[in-house]
Amino acid sequence: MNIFYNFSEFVNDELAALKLEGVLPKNLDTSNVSVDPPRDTAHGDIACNAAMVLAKPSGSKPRQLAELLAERLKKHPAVEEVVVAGPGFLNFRLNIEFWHAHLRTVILAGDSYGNSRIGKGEQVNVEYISANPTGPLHVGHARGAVFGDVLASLLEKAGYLVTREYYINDAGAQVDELARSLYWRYCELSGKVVGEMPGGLYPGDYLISVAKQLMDRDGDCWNNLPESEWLSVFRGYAVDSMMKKIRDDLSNIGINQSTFISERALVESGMVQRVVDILDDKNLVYNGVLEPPKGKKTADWEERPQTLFKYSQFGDDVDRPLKKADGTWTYFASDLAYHLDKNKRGFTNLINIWGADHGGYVKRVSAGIEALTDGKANLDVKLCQLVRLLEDGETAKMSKRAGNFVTLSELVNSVGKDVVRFIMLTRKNDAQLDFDLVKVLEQSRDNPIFYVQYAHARSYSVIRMANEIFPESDFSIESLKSINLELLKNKDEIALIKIIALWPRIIESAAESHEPHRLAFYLCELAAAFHSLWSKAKSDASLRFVIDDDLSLTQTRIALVLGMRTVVASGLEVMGITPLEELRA
RNA sequence: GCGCCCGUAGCUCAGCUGGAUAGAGCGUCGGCCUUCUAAGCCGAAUGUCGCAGGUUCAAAUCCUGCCGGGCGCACCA
Repeated sequence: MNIFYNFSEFVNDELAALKLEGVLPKNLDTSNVSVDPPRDTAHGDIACNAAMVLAKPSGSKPRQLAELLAERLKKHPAVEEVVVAGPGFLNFRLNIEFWHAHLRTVILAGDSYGNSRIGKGEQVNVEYISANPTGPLHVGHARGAVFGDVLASLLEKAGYLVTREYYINDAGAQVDELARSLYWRYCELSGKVVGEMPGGLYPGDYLISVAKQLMDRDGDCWNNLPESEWLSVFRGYAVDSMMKKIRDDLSNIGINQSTFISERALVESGMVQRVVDILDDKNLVYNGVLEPPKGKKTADWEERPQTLFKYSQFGDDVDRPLKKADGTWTYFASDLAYHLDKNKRGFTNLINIWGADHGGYVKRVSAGIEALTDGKANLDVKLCQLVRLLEDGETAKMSKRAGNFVTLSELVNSVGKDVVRFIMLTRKNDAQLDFDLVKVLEQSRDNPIFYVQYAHARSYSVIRMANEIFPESDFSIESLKSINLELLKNKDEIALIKIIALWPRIIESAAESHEPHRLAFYLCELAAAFHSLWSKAKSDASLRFVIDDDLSLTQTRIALVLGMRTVVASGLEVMGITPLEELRA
């Protein structure tokens, strides 16, 4: 359904024919030939660079070759004209029948319009959020959460088989601190401790209710026992409780990952040891002493021999430790095990969503994966920049009861899941994002989620209107599938079809580049074209969608409205947002 | 000191993996409501794409070097 792909095939067929005829060299490389929408719509509907790319290797001049190609390409039944422009562009203008036919395919396809097969059913593992289970999710997690989830849906629409995964960091020192924090709350309940929680522990009051539940279950039997007795019990209980809370919060924003992998389980299964053995076999592990880190004051630095990974063989100047001073594995070591585990589960396409503060870690993990899989697995790490919470332009001061951060659930309760999901994609992942709690709820042009939803709702209002004017008639999707579209002649109407026709290409390019924000930008563009068309009828009543005394014209135009709505709904669906049929309360 | 990301209109940002005269929103200025919801639309002005080289038919886009901003840099995750 990607029309540019169809024309690309056509161009390539013609080039192949010219080779057979001896007009072009038999071994001419045509892989650089592209068929794209031109930047400026005045240049036509489709632009092809073939003449410019092929002129030199085929020993001809660009414009000359372009003229030759133009003659051949004119014969396509959908092509109105082909003109040679600029340095040798081939600009195609497609005939109106083509656009009518395309609109019909949109209406016939419905939700499936834009589905692509570029993924060829390949498996992709998208790992996102993976927040430490030491507390509730906060705003900082929201962006990566939405980004990963929409990217996953996008890849599914593009024909990939996607697994949505969460890695639970339940093995390090942090979860031990969590266990001690819970134990402190537990002792607090029994009156054994009072006052401020000691430093280093997690002070948020979210552990109080967890302690109560544990007290209800076990009574006070853990009091006065040494840490070695209770630590693993409290740790397990705390992690389970936090993960349940995290999953509930995610569910409230429409995220339901299918796979949760425990770091502790990986370590206990011996996977980490096996990974280090594999690296050792490849002669990439040794025992050595690192230089002190530069650029940062490290008062507690001490020289000590460590088990190191020869990261320097993969382009950096420093090797990285696999074991901590206390003999346990570093995060890096278990992370390598985790990624090898992904690979062993059959994934070669790996995507990780991380916060930008982990940027320095990307190359290390990529290098590890390369070493472990002999370059057979590919990892793409997408870094999400910070979100700045604002309240009408000022730094937000929402409640911070759960610690010193705004939680995800507070954010979702405040503005709603759909708003959070859309706004998080209104910037490219590596650009900082301002999230204004007031402005995202405004009903104005400035607010993209509103603007897009308004286009969707407006399509319903048009059809309601049509039903009032023509009570005897049927404006259902079924009846419009076979409607005659020839009455769509207006330039702006055809322009809207052309924007609708970009959708499959947007899906494919966004999926291939792992950039879901393109959906949000495209939907704004589509909405703008629709609102513009609507508003033109203000000054020219003949452009209205509903024409009082012309049923067939009304039906035709409503088919166009339906095509627009189909794509908006489809886009919002990929973004995990419920399209609204009415905006009025 | 090293690595990664960013630098595009007054502001906030896109720019379709190398295409044509670099776009959008906000803001500014000028139009448009007896409304298929003006919750909006139309038009105008605004640029050394950080700087300097290089690659080629073609560079905001790729390469190199600077300048400026952010993040990270044993053992935490």
